[in-house]
Amino acid sequence: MWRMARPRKPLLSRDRIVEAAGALVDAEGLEAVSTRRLAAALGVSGPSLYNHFRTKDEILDAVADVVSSRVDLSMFDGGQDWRGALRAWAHSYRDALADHPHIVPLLARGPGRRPAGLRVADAVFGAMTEAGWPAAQATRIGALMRYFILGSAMGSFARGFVDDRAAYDPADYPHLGQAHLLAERQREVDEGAFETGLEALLDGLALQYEALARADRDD
Amino acid sequence: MWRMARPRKPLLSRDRIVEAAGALVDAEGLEAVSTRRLAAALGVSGPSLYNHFRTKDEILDAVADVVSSRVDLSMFDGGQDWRGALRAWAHSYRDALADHPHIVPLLARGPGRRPAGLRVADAVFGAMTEAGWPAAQATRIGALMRYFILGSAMGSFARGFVDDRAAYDPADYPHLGQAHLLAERQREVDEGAFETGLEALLDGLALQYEALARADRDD
DNA sequence: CCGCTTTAACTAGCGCCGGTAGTTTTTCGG
DNA sequence: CCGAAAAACTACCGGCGCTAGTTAAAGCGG
Repeated sequence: MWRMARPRKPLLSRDRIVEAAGALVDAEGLEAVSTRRLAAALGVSGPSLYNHFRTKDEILDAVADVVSSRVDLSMFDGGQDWRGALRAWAHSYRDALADHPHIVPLLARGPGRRPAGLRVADAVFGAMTEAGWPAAQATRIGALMRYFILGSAMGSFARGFVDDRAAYDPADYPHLGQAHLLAERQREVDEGAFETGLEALLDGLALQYEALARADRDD
Repeated sequence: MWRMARPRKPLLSRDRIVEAAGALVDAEGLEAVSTRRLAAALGVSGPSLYNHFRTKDEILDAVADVVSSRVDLSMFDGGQDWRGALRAWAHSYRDALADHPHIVPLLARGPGRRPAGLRVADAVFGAMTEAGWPAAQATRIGALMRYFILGSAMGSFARGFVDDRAAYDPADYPHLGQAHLLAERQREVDEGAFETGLEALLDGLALQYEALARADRDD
């Protein structure tokens, strides 16, 4: 064995790195990803990654964008009413995030220059204006739906409680008698809250839409 | 000068550490907080912090709990209808987070054992059941409001866009022609989206509440 | 097909990180 | 009044993101 220099066939590629990083994030969480560990998983020495990405953050950004690219946008292609499209999109978005929960904090920083993230924003805005919403409201709808979806993906409500009866003394928290049970029923609680919230949002927006239509007609 | 040992008056206390950590987080962000920098700000050597907290995470948890403790809960004390109380609480919560945006990702991990976070969950759940919501729905309301508020505090929609016309090629994103303007109007956009979303949520929940009341009456 | 530039791997190492061990001196409880 | 606990310290560990500099293969213009 002698000194390793440039190999005949490249050992790494941006895609291979992003894929391995995504697997590592899914398996062990964001904090578990270090350049050395990632490089080891790829059978390579740490600094080699920097021939393909400028920083570790760029790698994680690329991982986040892959998740964004998994969000289905076909419901905005036309035909479907805005409400149904929004509902279907929200579900698709949430499902994509639920598959990779550890990456959500990164997505929450905004689309920035990540192309898939931007494509999502573009599609929602386009569909809402198409459906008759004024531009300002279309922007708000895109934003508020994102708030709700990201919030539900990141801040799992039930996961935030500890499965330990002693943690919730009824003297301190008179209404949390059953809170320790939440830990067991995470998914059920979070999905129920998501559904309830989503339908409430859509109902509320529909009221606003009708009010807008009335105002238009009365002009 | 000789060796420094235990001082006559303690240099540190949990409160002083939490206060300094909070100031550092607000001024420079979560990543800027290291035990060494925090200790330096307190005029002390790094490991001294570990006489008062077991880990750095415990310090940051305490900072997060201070923010939670700033959330006004008085609107749940009684008298106010559930909708108005929920609205006032949401505003108070969001304002508290907006004052300390860098700590939000930590809050998103849930109340855990942080007492102030638990007090919030307890108050909301109690007020909703008091107002007549069934326990399951009260839980969901607490969760979904939290989703929306945390999402809006963390994932500032407008901040996610870059103030750079060239970043949003109309060929790639046909509807994002004005997107670079969002960066300038951050606060306006985010506050508008929050208001619109909050009212939509409350309207939607009110519809559900009426349906519940009708079902009860018809029993 | 030569020769130059670029590329993609490497090793060495810098400064910082969270945290531990062990020392010293002071405070405080019995 | 003495022994234990507390609160500061110094020294250090392994790991981190990343840079510098080296080497050899790849790719390309003439």
